[in-house]
Amino acid sequence: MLKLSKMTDYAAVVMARIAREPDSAHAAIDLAESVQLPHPTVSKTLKALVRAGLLESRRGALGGYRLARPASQITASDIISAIEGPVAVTECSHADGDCELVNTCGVADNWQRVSYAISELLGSVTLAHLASSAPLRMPVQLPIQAISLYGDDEPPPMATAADSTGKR
Amino acid sequence: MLKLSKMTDYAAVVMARIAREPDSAHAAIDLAESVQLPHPTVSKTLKALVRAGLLESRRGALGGYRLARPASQITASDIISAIEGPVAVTECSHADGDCELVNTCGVADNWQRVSYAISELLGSVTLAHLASSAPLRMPVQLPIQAISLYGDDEPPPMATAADSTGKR
DNA sequence: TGATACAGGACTAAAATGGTCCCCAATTAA
DNA sequence: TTAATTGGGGACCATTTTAGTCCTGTATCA
Ligand code: FES
Ligand code: FES
Repeated sequence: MLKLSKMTDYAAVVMARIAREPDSAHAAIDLAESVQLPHPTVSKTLKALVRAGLLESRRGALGGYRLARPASQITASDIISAIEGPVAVTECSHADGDCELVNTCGVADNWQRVSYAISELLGSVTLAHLASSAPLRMPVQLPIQAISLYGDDEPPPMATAADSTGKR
Repeated sequence: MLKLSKMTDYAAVVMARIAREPDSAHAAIDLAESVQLPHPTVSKTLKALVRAGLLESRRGALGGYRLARPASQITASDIISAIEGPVAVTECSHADGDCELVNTCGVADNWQRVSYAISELLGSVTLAHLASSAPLRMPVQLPIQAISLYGDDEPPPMATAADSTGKR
């Protein structure tokens, strides 16, 4: 399902909550209640967000959490990364040469591009967008032309069999 | 990491293998070898792909798997869906009203749009693209302008240093 | 000083994932 | 007809991930 974990989901929800009232500090327990989730869980999520630098925290009475920077400068990608690590669609997309199939699959390159495109897409959605109650307006153009792919009318490139003769 | 499961990864690799030689049937065991993966696992993956209608199979001697339709008509989204179910970023993106937080989070709507955008993106990448040894060419424009995201009063994502607005 | 509220991490239970195996059904060749 | 080949469908298990709880410590402020 290509879906993000619940924790990430929570993170988004909580961040949005905070973003809607950015000028006051929010205690974990208050957030938990307003979001209808167990306190410990929310707390855990908040800690992760602090560690990722998306939130600032303050202890003690009057303490709580607040955004580390304006909601318009926090992206969906940031939030996701904070909880589940960098956005990458496949293992090999890591580009860290971990995958041992690199030689046999030949899909890595293109997957990586797709991954990048998604990453860009997520990077173009800000917390301000997410938090806004109004649905995101359209249309818009994403900074994706820089990515890859090609026109839809163009015939498929296909490496063809000629390519399979020599295994790289 | 927003990543797909290994099985999906395998699926893509195997599909690409088949796509490169679309005119002959490929036995599971041969594919397994050429891809350097355990036979049972590959076999399992193939079965799933058949069930999803992306491959056709034939039993008996001379049997094997082949594409159910041209590689240019099979999308990354198809492959992912075949293995992990429909592409959806969050639970609530399902739009099936399962999530109980709908009332408290208010993020659902916009997440859903993001989800849709990703889905479109993946739908625009075909197996032919993936299988091609040459990196996808650029530039291209994805059919994403139709999607959504922000309007005109909102500052373009991070591009500007104008932290300002934040929220209206 | 004492109440508040975050920090960090250990820990558990439950679920998803990856992977194997076995037996059956279909197809073809001898 | 029979034998060999090849996929179909599941059951099954081991391992890892995930979600969630809890406890102990530390900073802040009235
Ligand atoms: S599966 Fe890792 S490089 Fe292709
Ligand atoms: S978390 Fe499900 S609707 Fe927002």
